[in-house]
Amino acid sequence: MNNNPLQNQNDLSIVDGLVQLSFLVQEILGRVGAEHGLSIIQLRLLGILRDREPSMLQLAKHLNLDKSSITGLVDRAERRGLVERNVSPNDRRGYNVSVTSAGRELIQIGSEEVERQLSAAVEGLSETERSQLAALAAKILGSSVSSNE
Amino acid sequence: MNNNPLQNQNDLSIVDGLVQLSFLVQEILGRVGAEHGLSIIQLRLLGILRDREPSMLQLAKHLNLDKSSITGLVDRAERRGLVERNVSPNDRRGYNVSVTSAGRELIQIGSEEVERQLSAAVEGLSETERSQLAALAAKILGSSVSSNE
DNA sequence: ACAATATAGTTTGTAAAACAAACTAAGTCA
DNA sequence: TGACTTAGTTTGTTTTACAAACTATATTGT
Repeated sequence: MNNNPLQNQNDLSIVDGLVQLSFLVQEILGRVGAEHGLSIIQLRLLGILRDREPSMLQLAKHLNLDKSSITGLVDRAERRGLVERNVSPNDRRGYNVSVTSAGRELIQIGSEEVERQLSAAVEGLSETERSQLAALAAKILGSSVSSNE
Repeated sequence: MNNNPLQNQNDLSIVDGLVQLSFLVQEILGRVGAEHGLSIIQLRLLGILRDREPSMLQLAKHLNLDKSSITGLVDRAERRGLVERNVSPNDRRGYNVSVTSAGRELIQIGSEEVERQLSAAVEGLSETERSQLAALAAKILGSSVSSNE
């Protein structure tokens, strides 16, 4: 992924940097998840349910998946006792999905672990650089309003 | 994924920033891949083969997958005419996997598209900020020598 | 040289993840 | 009420991933 003749390997283009960085982060997420038997998508599911009780359809939008994929995803998480389907009070067709206390515990432990491992990954940066990076990330994320609300 | 009482939503922690940024990048990679019928893992496979002809086992290490997963991955790419297995000259058990011209074309088009879309994602940053970001990414990637050589 | 061992890759069996199309049940609207 | 829409599931397929068992070839020690 380095095609730009103006840059050598040790001086990554911003595109290459972002791509490789994303793989590094995803690798950490995958590893932490795996320690608790969770895939990245299950991790994301729990992460979303931390502060929301979305319908299946809303989950599909959040995760950018087809609604038919959500059925299985929630099924498996429910089977493991991590989430629950609650019949929607207004619409008997729909469910609101919520995290159980077991699920909440798991995501708590998991995100602490992610926190540790990601902090370790950026420990080579100075405090200034870290907050610079956080600000830059926020700026990018803010402008590319992925709107998965 | 925001648990730190010292930060509000618009002022992401570095951990949250990195995680969300990684999902943004992966989403772009997934979308671009999908436009050409490629999954992220197939994209990575072609990306690796751009400047290498690794054995199946080396591919497994690069991609951090079990060797048995590589068989199917390469099978499917080979079926689509994107890569080839070449019997290793020194070891008749082994193969060196190489990208075909069709595969090379596809990865070329794909990475140009990734380039475009990622550039668009960072267009809110100034030139200075972009090179800062590239430098920070490189620094993180450099210290966490993932060693998948 | 050759038996024991190691290595490269595939096969087999299983499960998760994802999609699309068809379907069911419940809501809405004219 | 009948037509239509919406929420979610089912069905069937494909890809991805793993682990254990297996095959074929290399390597090593004696």
